[in-house]
Amino acid sequence: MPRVLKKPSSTGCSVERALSLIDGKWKIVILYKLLRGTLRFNELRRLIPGVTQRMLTNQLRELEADGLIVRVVYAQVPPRVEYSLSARGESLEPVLLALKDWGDTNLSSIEAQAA
Amino acid sequence: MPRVLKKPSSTGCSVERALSLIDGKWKIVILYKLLRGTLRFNELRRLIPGVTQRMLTNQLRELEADGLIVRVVYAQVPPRVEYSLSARGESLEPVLLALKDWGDTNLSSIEAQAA
DNA sequence: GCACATAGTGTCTAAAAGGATACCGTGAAG
DNA sequence: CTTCACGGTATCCTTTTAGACACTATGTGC
Repeated sequence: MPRVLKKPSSTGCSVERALSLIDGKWKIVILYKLLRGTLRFNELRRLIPGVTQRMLTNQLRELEADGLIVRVVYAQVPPRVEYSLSARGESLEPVLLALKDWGDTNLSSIEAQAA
Repeated sequence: MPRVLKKPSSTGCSVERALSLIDGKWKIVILYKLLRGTLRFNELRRLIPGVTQRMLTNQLRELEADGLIVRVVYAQVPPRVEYSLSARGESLEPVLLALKDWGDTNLSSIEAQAA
């Protein structure tokens, strides 16, 4: 997406502002994958084909800054970093599931039409 | 958002592909406003402060191309163009409402935290 | 001594998104 | 005669996004 200026806050309706938090090519997918539980950095990378290391890092940092996910670093070698949904992230579950349901039932016909 | 190349189709999961259809700074807001019924171009413009004429036109065209909204032109002067949700657009209602609910209950605390 | 795995960071660049501004035709109103 | 409303277009320019690629540290295994 476009991307909304960081925290314009007072502008727009709640839908618009909610969007700014999950805006980014990979954020929703990341949140969706984390619905099923904690994942490590490279596990996420493997689950989301196409994402680059840099983008994954960026998106995870933004999600963390917005309080939607939790990042836990274990002081080990090799490093171990685990990502999981925060309570707030989990509260997005209805949105994520609604989106997936919609995709599952509508995408095939839409893509067929576009072809 | 970034914006996904037009119809890469076979890539990514259903969530990811569903996202590409509602990607764009204003699309979800437009769909949300149309949930309540048909609106004319300038009505939408007034309901969505901050959108420019060009962007509104672009987003409406893309939504139409993806079969989510219907555009009806009346041959009158001054012109009258009405936009409404297609059946497919209406099927997004659960997603839109889930997003709004989430925003209403979570945005204030998130924005307070960010401040 | 070499490569490997983890979880990154840095830089550079291309492409896309989106904003600003000006302009268009028509008919009715003043 | 001028202006207004409507629903756009056209052009230009800036910002944002995100992809490629190289590089890092550390400890372990071969």
